[in-house]
Amino acid sequence: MVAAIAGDAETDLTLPISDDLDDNGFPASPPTAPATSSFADDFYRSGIDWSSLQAPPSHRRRPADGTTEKFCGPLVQKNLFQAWGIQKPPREEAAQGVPVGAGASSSSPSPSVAGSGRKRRWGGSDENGASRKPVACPFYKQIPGTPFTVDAFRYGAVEGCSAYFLSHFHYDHYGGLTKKWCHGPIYCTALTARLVKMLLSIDSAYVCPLELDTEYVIDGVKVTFLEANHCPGAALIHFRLSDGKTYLHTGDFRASKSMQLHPLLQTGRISLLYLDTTYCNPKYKFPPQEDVIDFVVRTAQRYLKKQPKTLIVVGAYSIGKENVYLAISQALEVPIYTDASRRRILHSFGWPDLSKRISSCNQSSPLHVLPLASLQHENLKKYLETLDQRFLAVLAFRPTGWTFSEAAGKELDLIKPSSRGRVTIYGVPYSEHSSFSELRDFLKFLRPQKVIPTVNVGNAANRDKMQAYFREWLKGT
DNA sequence: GCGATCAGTT
DNA sequence: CACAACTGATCGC
Repeated sequence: MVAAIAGDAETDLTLPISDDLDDNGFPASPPTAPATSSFADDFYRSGIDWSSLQAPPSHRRRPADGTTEKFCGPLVQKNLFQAWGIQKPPREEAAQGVPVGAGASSSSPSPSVAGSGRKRRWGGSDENGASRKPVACPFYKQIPGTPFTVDAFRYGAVEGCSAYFLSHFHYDHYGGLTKKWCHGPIYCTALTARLVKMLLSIDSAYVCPLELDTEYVIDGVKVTFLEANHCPGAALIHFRLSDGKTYLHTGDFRASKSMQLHPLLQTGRISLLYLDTTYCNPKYKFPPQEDVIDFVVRTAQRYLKKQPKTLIVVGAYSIGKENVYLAISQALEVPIYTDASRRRILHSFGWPDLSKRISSCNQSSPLHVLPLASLQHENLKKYLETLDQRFLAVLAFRPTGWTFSEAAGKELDLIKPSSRGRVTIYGVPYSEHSSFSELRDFLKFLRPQKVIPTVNVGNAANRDKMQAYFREWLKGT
């Protein structure tokens, strides 16, 4: 049924219901039938040529062995664009060493192509006995018609990539970045840039911070970061190519009405949308963040009234969810205690309203921020004991993206905490990704010509399902 | 020791 | 149980 929505009626059988995807998530065997327009087929077809989609800039250095450019063939973009049904290919390669508009060009090192002699070829092509096959950069992390990748640091030097974008500082996006990084400039927001330097020890010469809502020209492409409403420093990335095509990469984001007001999303048409599809399933419903924050604050106040010596704990990953504990801090007029490493991170944001509330004394504040993983009954009980009678009970909140109970998505007051002795833990549906309906509203507003999901793409059935939703939402476009 | 990859955790 | 986002163990060099 999914395939039918996806396009031509006769395509169903030709779908490689591929359980055997290759390293890139492409079906491993070629389709046996003529062209179709199913999403899985699109994946397959684009997988054929994507590696050579962008000829590397001519000035790129090559290994000294004089190897000829293996992938500088014709502009395969052409095939690609046709495969995706996006009109015509750009007339010519726009990838030249145009300096960054912000004047950061001088500090941008030119990428040093993997010349270490290590094999780093495209995953599928394993010449003789490649026991260790390197994983190729999946096509959905590469931006066609540009020498750009987004959140692609775990693939070594990506062929043809001269600028690596990092949408935000979460592990599953920066993974692969180490202090040995030498493959090219990393473009990200200033806040993310600080974290990259501070926590990953990346050579500053490679880190290129860009301001939000400011247009830069990078390798001939106009690039603008927009607020993503995800975690601190997270950006949507808007690309405007010289041929007029505009692409939007959402990184991770939570779509909202106010996001729709951005001038870059109000005018023109997005040809390609790289979409954070984390919760692209109708089972994912959750309230606005403000409602959840309101609930958390009210609950904290209620517990404190009953037991003034209650310790409020909020769980968090490295970055994200700050507004939950900031709101408690403001409402209760108490500082925020957290350990030294998180304090360092939070201060690096450069947010005065947050910084001024951070305390390094665990006894002086009834509001503590702990790693999400540590919010377990046993753990919190022990934690309470270490605080030596200063507190007599723990009220903990774990802000999770997904909601198991239908109730929590609809009516916050129906949320039942888990209590053991003096420890109470609430799971609250505070999400920094879009809900299903938010994704739907965003797509109906944006009406992109093509959507590439970037999350949950590992399985073909899932991809087709998501594509079916997109078709439905964009019907009549 | 370092990084890449896998397994495990909430 | 789910999910994102880790965290730790193991392997190879």
